[in-house]
Amino acid sequence: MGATKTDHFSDTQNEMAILAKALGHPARIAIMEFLIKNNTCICGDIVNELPLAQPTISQHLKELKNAGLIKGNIEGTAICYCVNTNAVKKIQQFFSKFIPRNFVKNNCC
Amino acid sequence: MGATKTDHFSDTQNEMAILAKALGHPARIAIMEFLIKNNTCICGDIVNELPLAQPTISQHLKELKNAGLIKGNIEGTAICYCVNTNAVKKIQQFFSKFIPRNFVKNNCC
DNA sequence: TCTATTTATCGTAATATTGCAATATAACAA
DNA sequence: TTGTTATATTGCAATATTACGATAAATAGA
Repeated sequence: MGATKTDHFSDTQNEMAILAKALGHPARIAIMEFLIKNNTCICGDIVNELPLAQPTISQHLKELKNAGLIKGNIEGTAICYCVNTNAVKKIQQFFSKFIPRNFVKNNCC
Repeated sequence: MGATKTDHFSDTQNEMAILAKALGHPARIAIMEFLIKNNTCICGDIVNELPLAQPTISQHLKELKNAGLIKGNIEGTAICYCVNTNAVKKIQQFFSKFIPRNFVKNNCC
């Protein structure tokens, strides 16, 4: 117990849950916003921007990378992290279709 | 330590993180999909649909409700849970604007 | 080589999540 | 009132997350 029962759900459900979970922390939302805004992206910049210690941010970056939301490239001393636009598109598409156009609000709520 | 430092982030960042976190579990994605599909919605139906015990689903419903993604109404013996379309719209809007139209992929990744 | 600089990893404490059995609560029906 | 049904709550064990100090690793420059 304590571990998510991923094997009982569909691939899409699991995939979206992984992406949503990765974005389920304000720091990681902030990191994504920062990476998108300042199209270039080195970890140090983010450390100066956010109220968290460097190891904590490094950990958040790792989680975003594991979820596939960002990609990283070694650039000499620094690492260049970039947004994976495909993953963001997946989220956009999923939620744009989440509630069908012909959906009618139920009278019970 | 161990608690999220919400007070250092913007309202929008925290709000989106709460919504994303609530959707960061395949069971809760499945519950939302079920509620949308079968516009009517009683907890028991979901228990039959998902591979989880009744208390576990009750707990997931509570979390979705806390995040504002669903609303609940007492209906005699049963409870009627419905999707909060406004919350879903917030997610849709947030992610539709997440990457600006003029965004150019960086050459470093 | 030595020394900054930058990012990652380790170790650890505090807290949160996941899942379920057992039990409680609430409403209806007989 | 008693039984039945439906959902919630409690309590607990297993696991995951969050955060950071200390330290490691890797590169660049003197």
